[in-house]
Amino acid sequence: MKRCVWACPVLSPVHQIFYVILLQRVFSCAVSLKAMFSRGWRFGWNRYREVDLFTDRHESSAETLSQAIRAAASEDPEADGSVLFGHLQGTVVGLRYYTGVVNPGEMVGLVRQPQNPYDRNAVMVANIYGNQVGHIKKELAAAMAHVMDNNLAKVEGVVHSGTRNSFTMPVMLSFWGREENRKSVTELMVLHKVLFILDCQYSVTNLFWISGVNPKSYSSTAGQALSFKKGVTVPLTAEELKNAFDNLFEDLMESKDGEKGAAKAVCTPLLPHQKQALSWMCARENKSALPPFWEKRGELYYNSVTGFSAKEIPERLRGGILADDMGLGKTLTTIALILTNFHEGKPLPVDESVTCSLDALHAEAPVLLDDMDFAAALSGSTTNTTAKKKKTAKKANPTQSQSGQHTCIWCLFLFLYSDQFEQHVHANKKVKVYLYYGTERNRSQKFLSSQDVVITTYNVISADFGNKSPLHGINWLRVVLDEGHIIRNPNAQMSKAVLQLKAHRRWILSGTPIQNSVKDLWMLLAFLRLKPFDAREWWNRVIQRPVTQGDRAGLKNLQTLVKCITLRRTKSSKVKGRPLVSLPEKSVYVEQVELSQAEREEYELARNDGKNIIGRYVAEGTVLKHYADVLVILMRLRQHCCHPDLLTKTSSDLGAAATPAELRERLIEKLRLVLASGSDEECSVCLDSVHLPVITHCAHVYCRPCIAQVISTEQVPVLPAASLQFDVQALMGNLLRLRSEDGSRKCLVVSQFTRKHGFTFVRLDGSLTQKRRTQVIKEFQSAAADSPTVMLLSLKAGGVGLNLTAASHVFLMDPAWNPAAEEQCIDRCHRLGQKRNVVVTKFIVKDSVEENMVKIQRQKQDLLEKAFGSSDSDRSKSRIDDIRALMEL
DNA sequence: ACCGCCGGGTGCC
DNA sequence: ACCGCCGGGTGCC
Repeated sequence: MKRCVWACPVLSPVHQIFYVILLQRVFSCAVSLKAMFSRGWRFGWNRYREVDLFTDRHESSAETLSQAIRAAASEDPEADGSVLFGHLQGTVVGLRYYTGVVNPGEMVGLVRQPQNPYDRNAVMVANIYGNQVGHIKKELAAAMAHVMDNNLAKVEGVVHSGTRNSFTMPVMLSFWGREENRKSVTELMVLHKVLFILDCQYSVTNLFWISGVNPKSYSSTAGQALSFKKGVTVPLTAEELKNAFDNLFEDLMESKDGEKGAAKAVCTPLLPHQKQALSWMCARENKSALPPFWEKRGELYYNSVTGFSAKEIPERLRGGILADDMGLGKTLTTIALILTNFHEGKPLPVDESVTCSLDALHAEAPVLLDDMDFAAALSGSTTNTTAKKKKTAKKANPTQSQSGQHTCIWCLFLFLYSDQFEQHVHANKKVKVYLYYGTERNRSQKFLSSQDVVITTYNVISADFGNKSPLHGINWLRVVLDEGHIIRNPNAQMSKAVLQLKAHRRWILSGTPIQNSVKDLWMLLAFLRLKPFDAREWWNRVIQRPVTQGDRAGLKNLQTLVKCITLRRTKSSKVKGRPLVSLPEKSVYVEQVELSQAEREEYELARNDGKNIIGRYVAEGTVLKHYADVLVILMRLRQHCCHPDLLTKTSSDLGAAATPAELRERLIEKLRLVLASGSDEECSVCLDSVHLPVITHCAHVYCRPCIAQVISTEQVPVLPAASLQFDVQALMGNLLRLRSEDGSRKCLVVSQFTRKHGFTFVRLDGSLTQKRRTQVIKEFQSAAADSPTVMLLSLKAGGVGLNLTAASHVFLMDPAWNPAAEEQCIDRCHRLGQKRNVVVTKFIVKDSVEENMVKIQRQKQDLLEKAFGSSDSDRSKSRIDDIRALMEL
């Protein structure tokens, strides 16, 4: 069983060159990794020389190492598609030099230390908190370094025994990676003379035998860290997984906290479910319940998922996710929270005598533990020792703590919410609300700290970040992310910026916390700082990969996690047998539009052409290869449906009245908006997030390589070369009829492409600046007689937190691929505050591509495969099927 | 580490 | 003895 001991092989020149290139690449794309190396140098292997027993571990090395782990793990975005190659038992050495402790059954992290002066192959072992435990023995490290540096596999460790040893301990390592790398990893292991238990030969018994653990004592929690699939548990079927996922955010109506009335300053009466939410939110901020998966075992706090345990109480999670359906009043509830739960469960002092009451509060405030926490948080310290806490509390200078205390930041996409403050808060209560936006925004930290509420947008946070951001210099009492799913892409600048905000309490408001897959949840947990999942590695290991691979324990953990931190009610939920809200009725009509004889002939001609071409691709199995061509055909057909004129037009929507310079300006602005809005934008050629984005004159964004290919194969101006024009007969007929029936009735006209026509209207799409948007919304919502009665709304712009209850009739001009986006649009006006019955009209050109799109939409509602990050081949398949159905092939 | 490894001291039985 | 053996010093990477 013993491994032969081999001297560390000298790297050949080829290896060295490769190595350097690799490092350069890593450095150039991930500054954080650079930081990891330099910090690692300071805190890692040399730390024992400068160890300071009085240094607070949570502030120095631990934080740095977990950051390092996070940085390293974020390099690998595809953890869930990986397969298990095999296991081996390795040795952790050097335990006596480090403070990190592990317990039996605990998972450990493995981090490469390429700059280690003693061995460039060094692999560090760290526990969940990021405290270093030791190193992997060098012979094995040599083999692992090769695997890890070339990204051939991810290596994960679990420690079963020997955790009390002073010098070394065994660790079970599992190797996970993409199937195509299995061979090289296995060969490498053989080459390094490391005993590798291949997954195919693997059986539970021999693993236990090798790791020296009695299978009976092997707890299920630890077992799941190795994700035993064979012989122990039956993985979930795709169907079960889908159902589980569907229900992940259902049934989260925790009512055990009862109801709580809002502070007097809130003038809008809360509905019962809003009182429930307020009570739940207050409890989450004030009560000191252990975070999910932690339990007290004797003197220790034990984390049942990772096996970690510690003497110190784990950090509380003050906040969570309020995931109520659209239109249930998340905003009002949050305003109520801000005013009701300031400090020690007392309301925010907002009378005319603001300063007086604040001073009074300070003078009499007893120094309780919670105050210490509070003060510590305000001064940016996250210490865990009482001694330190006291110190901080005293040190905090009065002006700073006073000004910082009742400040709260609110990241919103729209300014609408300042109106909501006016609307929901008694006029005689002076809540200081500041809109941090626009070029003349007041960037003084002192000023911002003196506000009760600061409202800003994700774009502003993102723009400020790294540029002496005053927002990042303030210790907020509370940060609330509205439409929090916007920051689901961890690579987006604004997500990174938001993560860095310092706050005592953190909330996410989102009607759709998961948009595409389990992955979306990670960013939310990272924002909430839910340990240890805020580090990508642990999230991947404990939740994401197990769940995507159908592991029952993993799913259960995910459910527990979500349940612990989320409150969600839907419009159909009931409180004490009664529906949460009674909205006016909503009815949806599909209006079929006939093409004229000539149009129909032309359309049929084009369709037959298209059908022939696509039919050939399907027969050849090259649909995806020709995806760009296929899209062109589909788009042309849709343009036929919209207006035949579109086919000959090459003009641009944005530039009709603009000079070339102005057009350019606008395009740049649009591109900037698209990029700043995170990963939302999908390139419609490759169907993936936009990579190397470019913008066309018609304001569509594609990946550069994709559009280049389309153009080179097509040679004509392609894709939606112009915007959609209304079918005048169909829409105008409706608009005129409505106006004659009831002049006060307002309409939304929703189209993917918006375009002017001779009707009094305002227009809202992605090209508007924030300020202009606010203005447009205000104009439209106004009840004044001369206010616009029609709003042109682009499908995408309609999906970001708008309140358009002034409208009660929605016209959907062209079916979208994404039914959820349509729903969201409709919900913008069918929500709390809507007084009239809502009528939705969808226009479909009879017997056309559009009609088929509607059919596919219906099917799609049942299909959640996307949500589970199904394999690329599945996705491709469903795309091909979609296209076949469209063309009736 | 109740090990392995190193290198100095040592040397019949 | 250019060995073996002994026992002390020592110890991650």
